[in-house]
Amino acid sequence: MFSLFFTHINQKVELSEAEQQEVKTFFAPKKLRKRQYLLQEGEPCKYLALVEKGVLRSYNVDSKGVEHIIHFAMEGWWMGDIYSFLSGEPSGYNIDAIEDAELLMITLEGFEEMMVKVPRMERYFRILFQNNIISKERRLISSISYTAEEKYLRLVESSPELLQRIPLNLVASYLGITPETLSRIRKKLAQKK
Amino acid sequence: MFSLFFTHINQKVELSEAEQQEVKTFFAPKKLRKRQYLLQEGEPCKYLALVEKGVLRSYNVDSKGVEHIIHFAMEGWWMGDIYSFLSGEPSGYNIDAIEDAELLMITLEGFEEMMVKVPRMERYFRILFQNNIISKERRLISSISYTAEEKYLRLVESSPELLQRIPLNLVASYLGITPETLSRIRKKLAQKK
DNA sequence: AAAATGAATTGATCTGGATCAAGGCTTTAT
DNA sequence: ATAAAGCCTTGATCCAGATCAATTCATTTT
Repeated sequence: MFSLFFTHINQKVELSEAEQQEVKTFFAPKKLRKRQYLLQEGEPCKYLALVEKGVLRSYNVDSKGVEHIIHFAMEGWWMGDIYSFLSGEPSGYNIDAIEDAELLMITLEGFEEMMVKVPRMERYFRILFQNNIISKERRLISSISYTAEEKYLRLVESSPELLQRIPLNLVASYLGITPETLSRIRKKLAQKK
Repeated sequence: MFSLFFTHINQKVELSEAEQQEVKTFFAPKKLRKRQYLLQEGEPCKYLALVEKGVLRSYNVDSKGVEHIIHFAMEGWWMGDIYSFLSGEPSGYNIDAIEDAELLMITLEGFEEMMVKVPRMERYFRILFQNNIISKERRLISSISYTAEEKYLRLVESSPELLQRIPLNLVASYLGITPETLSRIRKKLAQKK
């Protein structure tokens, strides 16, 4: 169960066997069926989850009822609403499974205790958060500076794995464009080649 | 010089007098005149800077020559291109002063040494990065889900300080809209009242 | 196996915000 | 003090991408 978990963590920090045993105690496994919610808007986000298997998405729903995907998470990625998780405030997001999924989850109490008991995990999360900032910044620039076609091409470039596994209407939502526009862009690019 | 600095840090973690002395040794002060660059596109970002006084902005320039503001930093805020800072790769950003500014700067070597020597600073940055993720996520949602008017209203709500100090053409760039559109939005809102 | 639901495509039309252009007002530089 | 540059506003026009609508082809569900 924890094999992918530690593979992932050891890419950023090295944990001793004892530390790994300690860390394990903070996490609980959970399975999610496709379409099942992990979090619904209005609830506080009680867990951060690492995806061991499957794909999740988080999204919000705007005043017109349109869904906007904030984030995907596949194997080795974390999922959760950090703001709600840390503050305890109700989340504005929904999180659900796009494919059947297996997760390892930690609560805020567990998270904070782990930071103190295993300082290497504090380092792990500092580094994880650094990388998260970098990728959010990229996406923001994409969203502000580029045309729909450029946004799509940047995604193809940066995350080809996603395009293999995720339906195009969800990719469109993630890019902040409509499925129709994405379809037309792909058609145009296919013809060009 | 370090008064604002420690006020800011002590809001997130508490440092002993000895730790404060230690931390000070990693930072160098720097003054910037209005319009002066801290970083130009193509250079690696050698420093993270905490703003003691004044206002900075970071921005990129798209293929049509249009500037897009990524981030503002006023007193107590950090500025830098984290990606370039950590990786050593050339930055795609420019950073300059909107007002005369005073900074405290740290290099990557200093940063990493400080993380080891003063573990409370590792905690400080983990928390800082957490908060940064939250605000970037908000901005991303704004950018993807909202109309120009809604984006402006959310900024008025969340960062009124910025609107007091920053010219409207730069605010427009930060919001990802044109100065003309912002001007029309403000006119409309003023009439409504 | 039939029916229902969901994903993707294509066409026709519409619109929010961009672009282009010009004028006034306020800093900054000489 | 005068010129130049930057900032903000207002008007006229344009366009990338949204919206609306219909069809086809999976994939579930019953």
